[in-house]
Amino acid sequence: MTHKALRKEEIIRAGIEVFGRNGFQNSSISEIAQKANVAEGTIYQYFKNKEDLFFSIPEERSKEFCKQLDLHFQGITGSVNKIGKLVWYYLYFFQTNPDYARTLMLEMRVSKSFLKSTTCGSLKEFTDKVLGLLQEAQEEGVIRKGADLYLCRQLVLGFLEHVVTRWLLKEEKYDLAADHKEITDLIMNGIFHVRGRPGLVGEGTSLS
Amino acid sequence: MTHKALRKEEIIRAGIEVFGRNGFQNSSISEIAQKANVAEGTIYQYFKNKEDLFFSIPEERSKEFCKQLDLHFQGITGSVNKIGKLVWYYLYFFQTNPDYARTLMLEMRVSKSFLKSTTCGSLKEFTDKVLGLLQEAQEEGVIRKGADLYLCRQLVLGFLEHVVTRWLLKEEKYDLAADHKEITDLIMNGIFHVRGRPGLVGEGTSLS
Amino acid sequence: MTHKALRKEEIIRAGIEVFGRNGFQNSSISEIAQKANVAEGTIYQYFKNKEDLFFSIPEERSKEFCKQLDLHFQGITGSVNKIGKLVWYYLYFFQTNPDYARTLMLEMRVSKSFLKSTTCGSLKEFTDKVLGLLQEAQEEGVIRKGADLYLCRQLVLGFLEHVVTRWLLKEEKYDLAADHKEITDLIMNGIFHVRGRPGLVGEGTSLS
Amino acid sequence: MTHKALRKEEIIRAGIEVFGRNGFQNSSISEIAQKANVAEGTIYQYFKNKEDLFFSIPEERSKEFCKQLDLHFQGITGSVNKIGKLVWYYLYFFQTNPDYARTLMLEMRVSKSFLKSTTCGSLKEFTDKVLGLLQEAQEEGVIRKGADLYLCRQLVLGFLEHVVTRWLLKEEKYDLAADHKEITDLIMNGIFHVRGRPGLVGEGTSLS
DNA sequence: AATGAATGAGAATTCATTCAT
DNA sequence: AATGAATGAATTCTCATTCAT
Repeated sequence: MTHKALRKEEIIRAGIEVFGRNGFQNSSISEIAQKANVAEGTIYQYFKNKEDLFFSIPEERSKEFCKQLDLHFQGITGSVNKIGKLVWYYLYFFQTNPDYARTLMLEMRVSKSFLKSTTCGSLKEFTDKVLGLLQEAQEEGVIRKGADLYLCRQLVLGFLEHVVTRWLLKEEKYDLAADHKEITDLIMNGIFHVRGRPGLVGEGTSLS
Repeated sequence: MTHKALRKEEIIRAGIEVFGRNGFQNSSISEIAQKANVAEGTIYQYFKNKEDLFFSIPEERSKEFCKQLDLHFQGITGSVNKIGKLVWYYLYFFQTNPDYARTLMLEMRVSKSFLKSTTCGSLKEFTDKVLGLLQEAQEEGVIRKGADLYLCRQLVLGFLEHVVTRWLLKEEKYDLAADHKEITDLIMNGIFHVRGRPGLVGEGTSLS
Repeated sequence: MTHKALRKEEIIRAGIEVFGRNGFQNSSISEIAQKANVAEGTIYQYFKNKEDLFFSIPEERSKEFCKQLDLHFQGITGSVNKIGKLVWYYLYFFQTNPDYARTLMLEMRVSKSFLKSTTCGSLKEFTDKVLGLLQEAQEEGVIRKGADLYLCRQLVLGFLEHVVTRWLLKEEKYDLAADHKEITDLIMNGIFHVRGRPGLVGEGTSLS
Repeated sequence: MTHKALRKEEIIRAGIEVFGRNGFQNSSISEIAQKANVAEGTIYQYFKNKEDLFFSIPEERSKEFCKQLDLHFQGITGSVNKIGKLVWYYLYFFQTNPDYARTLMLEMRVSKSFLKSTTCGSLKEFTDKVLGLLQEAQEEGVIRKGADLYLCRQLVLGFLEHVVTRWLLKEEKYDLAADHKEITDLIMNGIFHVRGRPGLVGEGTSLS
């Protein structure tokens, strides 16, 4: 069992590398097998088919992501601080896992069949965590009562995914996590930074 | 020339439909040719290859998008109102062009080769417009001096793209534009709606 | 059209040869393509898949068989004589078309999927002809009223198919048509040749 | 040894089932191993390879067939009656062993490599028995002197095999043994039932 | 004797692109 | 300009068989 599990991980590792570099369509099982030091047929002992291997990738990584994120949350109090931490770790994680980042951001995130796959559920742990954080913030009074937390989450995730995606498309040439503070600030306060006009904040911009 | 232009448009229209339904990889030139009522070989008279046809799609549509957006801006003053309009029209446009939405959001937006293609530039008109709008807002004092407008734009586009993408992946079952006001509100003010504590807004959340 | 039809026939001819030598499973499209002097892909312009090509084989040959059989029937009167002719031509035809014989006798004849295929119907012309001949014989009084003509046909076809099949399995080493007279005799009179005991014939052996 | 023999029988039983349902090519060792409750590798302790297992199937069954047939012959005198019995038991046996029937009739019977296999000999006991029966009939005067008994046997076996094969291809929907009397009658007397014209019987139809 | 993980050869099929007509 | 027949490269997946344990 340990042996089988190791083999499986080895294949997934090879998959992350190859899929991350060439994308799903342009990756061949034969190349992955080579990287994993197994015969092509062996891959089919561990995975039903190419897609099954592809979709197995996030399972392991997203678990690891959540585990590490929890560790980083240790000792931090206040939802605002946690959100800041989340932003930083999110960017840091994908910066240090660029192969996985490419697979997740450029392929799975926009794939209908991935959404239908059971493996997609492994990402839910993370998005659930984000929602929980926003609820916590709401309970703390940081987010106003009545705000649609699902939309808030879309803001957070959409922004972060976009930042990571741009970085990937720009050949990962700059420091992805550099702007984490400003990003957090924008998430919290929006683009509308008008000081000294409290009446407008959260009210005056309603476009009704 | 009119004849050629018409033919080309006809092929692009067929391309939007087929690519939008099946994606780039699962679409065949033969099917597109059939939909366009031309022979397969004819397509190669108008486009260098399959990718060229694919990347030609946004050109026309994004021009149309910008033109219509400008019309909708007519008579509106104030960058805040314009941003609200932008959000609404963005959602409305993709709701009414789902085939194009799928192609742009689920494929081109995450494609490195699209980024490199000249055709990608046709989208720049729109992102430039957004940046211009944000500059206008900054000049109006709506956005604080010193804010990174590029990051602001990433917030806006990332949020909007995410909202559209979710809608596409969820089989386009609900009204995409329904939440446009709340989305605009979140863009402007962020998730951090603390009232009556003006000092904190835009300052207190800095996570330094 | 003439060109396409010629190509198709050429491919079928190659198919008869290759399938006949190696059987369906052990024949490869690549070998057939080579024999037909076309690229592998070309075969898929004329046939949906390997099975489609395989099942297309009898169509042409069985038509030819029936046509020739009709010619051989010309000028012959009396169903008994025609049955004799049928037996001879059946054996003669398969002796001179051994590739086709192998395909038909050793593969198609015992294939459920062939039975379901539309192409199987092309053989029906022949079996219908046999049934018609038996009806003619019945009307002439040669076959007794009340005999089950379908069973009679099974006797005829089963016997003939068996004789051809044995010949094929024995490497086609002897003259297949040599025994045609005796075979016809057995079909007509059965194995029960008791002379001078008319009472027994057709009656005494009934096992009721 | 008893243990080994049991194991072997168990594997053969699984083989009959799986081969009978899917045919040789579409059956996998893995499925047979599963049905037999052994590991894949174990099969290779008892059989040289897949084909060896396949060809081992008739050995057991045909022995059983002959044994039972002998029992059914007990107390019956007269070759005519025995032939009737043979026909009935043949049909009855395959009706009650459809998996084996499919394997034998649709695959082995038309396989050159089976003919070459040593296992094919196990069927010879039966065909020898049929020949013996025909000799007995000839000695009794039931079959005329000079008749080619090998050809007679081909009539008998070809007819019976054809009847069983049709039944298999027609999804085994009707009672296979129902027509056994009429079949025997046709075997004995042929299709040529002319009564009261003794001179013609066995003579007049000779097509010389 | 039994296992079952690993192997790797082998083949059908698709489809973008070309080019002679 | 338009056609569409021909091409052929490229890749997934299956599965009988082996062999170390």
